[in-house]
Amino acid sequence: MKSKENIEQIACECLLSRARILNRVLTVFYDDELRSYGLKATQLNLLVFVARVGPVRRIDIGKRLHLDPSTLTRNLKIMLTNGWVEERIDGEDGRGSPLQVTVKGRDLLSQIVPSWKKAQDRARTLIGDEGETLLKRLAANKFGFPSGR
Amino acid sequence: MKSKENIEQIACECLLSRARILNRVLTVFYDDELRSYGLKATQLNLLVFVARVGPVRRIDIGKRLHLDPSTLTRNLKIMLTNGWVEERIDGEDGRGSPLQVTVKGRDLLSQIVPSWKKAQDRARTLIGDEGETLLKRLAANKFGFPSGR
DNA sequence: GCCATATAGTTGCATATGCAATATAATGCT
DNA sequence: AGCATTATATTGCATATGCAACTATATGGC
Repeated sequence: MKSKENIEQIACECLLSRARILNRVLTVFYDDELRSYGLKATQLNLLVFVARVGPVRRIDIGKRLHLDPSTLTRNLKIMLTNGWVEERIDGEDGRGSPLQVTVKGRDLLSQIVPSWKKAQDRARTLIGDEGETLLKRLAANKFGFPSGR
Repeated sequence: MKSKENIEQIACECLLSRARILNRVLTVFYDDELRSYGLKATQLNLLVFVARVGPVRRIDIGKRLHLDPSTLTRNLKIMLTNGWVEERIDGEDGRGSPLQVTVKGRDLLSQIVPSWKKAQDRARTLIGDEGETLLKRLAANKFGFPSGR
């Protein structure tokens, strides 16, 4: 049957299904470690980004992290409520103020470092040196991530 | 400042943030192609799996695809409503019937093949031969995916 | 200064995801 | 058979994600 062949091909080839599983598996590693601090892995990544390049507008975060503006509105609302980030008031553009990390947010980042390292180690073990190298190179070349060395 | 160093380290090293972006970017490729058929990339992966190994219980889908049972309950509900999968009635276990693909679901799979291929090409171009090889090997070795050759 | 257009952000809607608690059914032990 | 334990599935709650439509502001041309 043609049908069976198609299914086999997608099952054996589809890159997205593999990327999505990898994503889910890795997310569990980081979420497990971060749970006691009350932040999710997604929020950590956002917090790190804002802390590093802020003050930064939602639109620019979205461009770099490939996130929809509406997603950012909602994700950042939680982080604003938690006091990890704040809006910079002196914005000249009335269409929204840039975000920056708060002292509380920066403190939290300092605290979670050991937990992040544990999760990072689990991730590294799973994907191997080769996987790590490739993922970093991909992110650096295609997504404008810092290369780290 | 110690704080700045921590932030730099996470930004430059974190594997999860990179995996998540890759996931988002790839998902757009497939969603764009599949939109006109009314199914999301996630649903395609699930449909392919059920078509290939069904009849299969939710719990076993979850183990293979690393999805929470509750996620599957909900995702499959949509696909049941759309008539792409159905519950096998003769189940001996009263705690839920195994899922299997319907004729409608199989037809849909046949139709979307060209679209899937376009998305797959975009994905392959983005991650390169090396990326493809690695992702497939990882999925085969760690997640029990078919190796495809 | 005024209007058309472009840009930034938000809201409504829908799906995706996981944890904790719960419901329900199967299984094992006695 | 009766009960404790285990296994499967679902529901409540919360976050994550993107599209389409909308709001509000900024900008450029006149």
